[in-house]
This record gives sequence, C-alpha cells and structure tokens, in this order.
Amino acid sequence: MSWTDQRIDQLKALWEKGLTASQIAEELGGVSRNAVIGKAHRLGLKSRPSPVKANDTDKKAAPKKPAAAAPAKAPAPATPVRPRAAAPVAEPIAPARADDDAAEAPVPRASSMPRVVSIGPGGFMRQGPGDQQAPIPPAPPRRLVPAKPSPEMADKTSLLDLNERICRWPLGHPGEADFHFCGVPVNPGFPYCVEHCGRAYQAQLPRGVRRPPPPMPFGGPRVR
DNA sequence: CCCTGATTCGC
DNA sequence: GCGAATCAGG
Repeated sequence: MSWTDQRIDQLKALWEKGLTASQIAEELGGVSRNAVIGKAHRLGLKSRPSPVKANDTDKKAAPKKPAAAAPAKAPAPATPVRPRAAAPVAEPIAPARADDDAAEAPVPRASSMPRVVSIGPGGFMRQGPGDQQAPIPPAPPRRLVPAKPSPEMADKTSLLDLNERICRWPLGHPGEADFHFCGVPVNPGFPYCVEHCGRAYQAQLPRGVRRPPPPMPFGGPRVR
C-alpha cells in the first residue's frame, strides 16, 4: 500500500481525532502501526502524549546510543512467515436508514459559517469557508460491532474476536447461528492451536499409500 | 505479557 | 520517503 492523498488525509484526520496508531493502521489497512507513526512524524503531526515521554523538563544527560556501530542483526528465520494480521474481512455494515427524511430539517447555512462535517461515526470536523479539504474521507461505518446476540454465544470466539494468538479453526459452518472459532491459544507460529495444527498439517505420505479418511469439502454434505 | 508513541537506520 | 526493528514508559 502506498500513501495516497486520500490515505494521508485519513491519517491526519484520525490522528488528530486521537485514535491510536494501531487503530489508524487497522482502519487504513495494509499498513502497520509503525508505518502510521512514521508517516505521522514525517508529516509533522507528531506530539500527542506519548507514554514514554515522561521526562524532559530539565534532564539533559541522556546518552542515547553509545556504541551502536555494530548492529549485527540476526533475523530469525525460524518462523517462516509471521502471520501479519487477520485476513481482510468485510464487516457487517449497518443498513442505511432512509425512512427518517421527515426529521431532516433543512438547516439554514450561512456561507460564512464554519460547517461541521462528519468524518465518520461520532466524528466531526469543523470546516471553515477557507478550508478546502475536498472530499472528506469516506466514513466507513466500521467499528460498529454487533453485540453477541445470545447468552450461549457469549463465550464463543467470533470472527471479530480473532487475533494472531488464538486458534482460528472454525467450528460449525458460516451462517449458522453458533458458528464460531476454536479460540484457544495458538501453537506459536501457526494460526491454529496444537490440536488443530495436527489436523491442518499432515505429513506427506509416500505415493500409493492409502489415506484413511477422504475428507469431504466443507465438512461434507449438509442435510436440509 | 499487553499496550502506547518515538527513534533509528537500512533500504 | 518508507517502515521494521528497537527502545522505553504505562
């Protein structure tokens, strides 16, 4: 991903709105938290209370990197591919309500009055007459997360609960009411727990060897 | 451990 | 310019 004007505007807006770098990175997609921070600093919009910037007032003796001439980095190839993040997933979007037109009172807007422009759910930005930040970044109706509907789903691992350190082995079938994921801690370096790694990764058998169970796709035919 | 932002530095 | 690696505080 590259820093298009749109993405930069979005970054600025979200950063000034107070979102954390992680949240912004997640929102933008395709970039890491570090990338966001790096870009923010390059854009000059740094500051904002950093948890690590306690000191400064009169402490000057701060030897930073005394002997940094030999970094000698040893990248760890032990883990072939570190899972970066959950696969991009289309989150449910709230259906647009169009039935409350009656409530839309036409607001008289003096042209010299600063407008208040929505940049997303709960987020607004003043925009004066002089300001031209043309198309305000499209406000994706994300972050609106459906509540766990039923008590028996409350402790199940939903799609939205997935992260890099819990097992994403699916249990049940997408679309079913109780579809969820395994959710126990992963076998480090793998997307599944030890048990499910055992099912996901199987030793290559020599040709001709008869393999026990012919797995049916998607868990087999479903009776309906 | 998790999180945070800041900084460095090889690309 | 970019961002992973690293640092350092909470």
